Amino acid sequence: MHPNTQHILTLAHLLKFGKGRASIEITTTELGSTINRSQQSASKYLVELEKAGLLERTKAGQKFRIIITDRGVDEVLNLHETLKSSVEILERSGLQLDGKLVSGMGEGAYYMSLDGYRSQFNEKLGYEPYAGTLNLKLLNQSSMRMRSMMDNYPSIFVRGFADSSRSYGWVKCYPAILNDGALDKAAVIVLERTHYDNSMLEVISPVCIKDSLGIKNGDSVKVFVTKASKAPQFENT
Amino acid sequence: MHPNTQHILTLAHLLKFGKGRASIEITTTELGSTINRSQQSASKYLVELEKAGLLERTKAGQKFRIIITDRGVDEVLNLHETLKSSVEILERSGLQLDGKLVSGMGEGAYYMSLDGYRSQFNEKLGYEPYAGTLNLKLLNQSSMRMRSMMDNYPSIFVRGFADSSRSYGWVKCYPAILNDGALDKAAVIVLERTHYDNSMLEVISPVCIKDSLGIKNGDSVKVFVTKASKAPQFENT
DNA sequence: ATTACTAGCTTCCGAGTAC
DNA sequence: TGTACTCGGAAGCTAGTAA
Repeated sequence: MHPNTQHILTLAHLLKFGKGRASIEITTTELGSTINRSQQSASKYLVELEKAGLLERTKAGQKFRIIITDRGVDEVLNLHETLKSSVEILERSGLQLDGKLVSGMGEGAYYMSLDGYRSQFNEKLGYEPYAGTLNLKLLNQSSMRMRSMMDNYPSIFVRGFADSSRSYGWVKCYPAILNDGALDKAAVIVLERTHYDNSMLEVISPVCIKDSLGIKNGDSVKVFVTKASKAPQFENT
Repeated sequence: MHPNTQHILTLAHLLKFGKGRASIEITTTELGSTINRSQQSASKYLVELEKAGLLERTKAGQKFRIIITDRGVDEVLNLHETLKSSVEILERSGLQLDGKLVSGMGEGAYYMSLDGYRSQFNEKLGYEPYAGTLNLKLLNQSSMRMRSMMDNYPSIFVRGFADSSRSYGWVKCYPAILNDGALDKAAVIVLERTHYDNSMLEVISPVCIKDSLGIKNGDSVKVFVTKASKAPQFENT
């Protein structure tokens, strides 16, 4: 009997449930509901996984204590690798996000006007942003996931700075085109000092985006984040 | 008809095959062999995926041209997320590698003796390495995968430096224990200037590891890489 | 050459139930 | 409570083959 993808996925769920590969305690009923199957099917899976040498079980009273073997771990890593490479291909071809125009706080405009930022924008993006940012509310789950993927995406890094009264955080810029090329000089910005909200997106451009695209509050905007051509400013560790 | 895991995996393979979500050209025979199914099953999958709205097809002569929809992409990302969180749990509990002692080149000993490195080891690891490194040949696929995972693992970063004649690259250190705690003060090191070989591992320790463990060439050694307590030296971008 | 239908066999699934 | 067997129906797979 050969384990199939469902079996490996079950192993993955077991890992998550037991927070590791050792001493997982779970009833077949619980397992069944986490993998969306009946108690009977869960039981069968465990028997088959054990036969295939992907996990070991020892009786602990009425229940079982499960340990996932090296080979079991390997199967999970294998499956993950397959999906990872697919996701990397998606990332490589750019991220697409759909958002709805909402009225901004007006903060953005103030920050963008500071000399400490303006000079860096000029140098690194090749333009000075229009004094005002576009605020988008992301429309679907896919867009929010793309937003999360941006964190591990190459960006153009604008350093923070300080004046006599206070300091200002960094800004990461992700070059983007809007509405299928209707506006091709724009950038999604992520500010260090913004409370984390995965459902919002802030966009800058050398022109007034609203006027340029002819849009008003509530209209939807398509954002395509392209791969930043500049190398990252810092190394990973 | 509800798509199951095999369907989503098929989408993942399509993404990889077409190097993106757009304009994938693949015959059902090719698809069948990449997903280890018959031509007929591959055909059925495509029909079902189209019905489920996860991809679209347009006739291009005799073949089809496939485009994966937003919903299709989302399903792949979803499945990836599940496995990613499992793999992260594995990482969190430490990486275990099995290797066989092989005779080193003797290079390691020379580098470790350089003052530019020694002072940093002292400061960051809390000890000076013994003048000689342990070279291990990894024994199985699982270990090599763990080796790959180390690249995204927190490390203690030892900067490179230059003297009058040449420059020396950085060294990443991953605290580790050997043979289930028989030696608990050790570190796997990864050198910037080593040609990339995923099947080898280099280990340092304040004592002579060979003597301390009582091992000789060909003996196997178990390495458990623990989570580095120090924060990374640089930020990501 | 393609895709995809049908037939028939095999696996999977869950309700009932034994232990 | 637990686990896991049997068994009937549903779904999956492939060879053959039509288009």
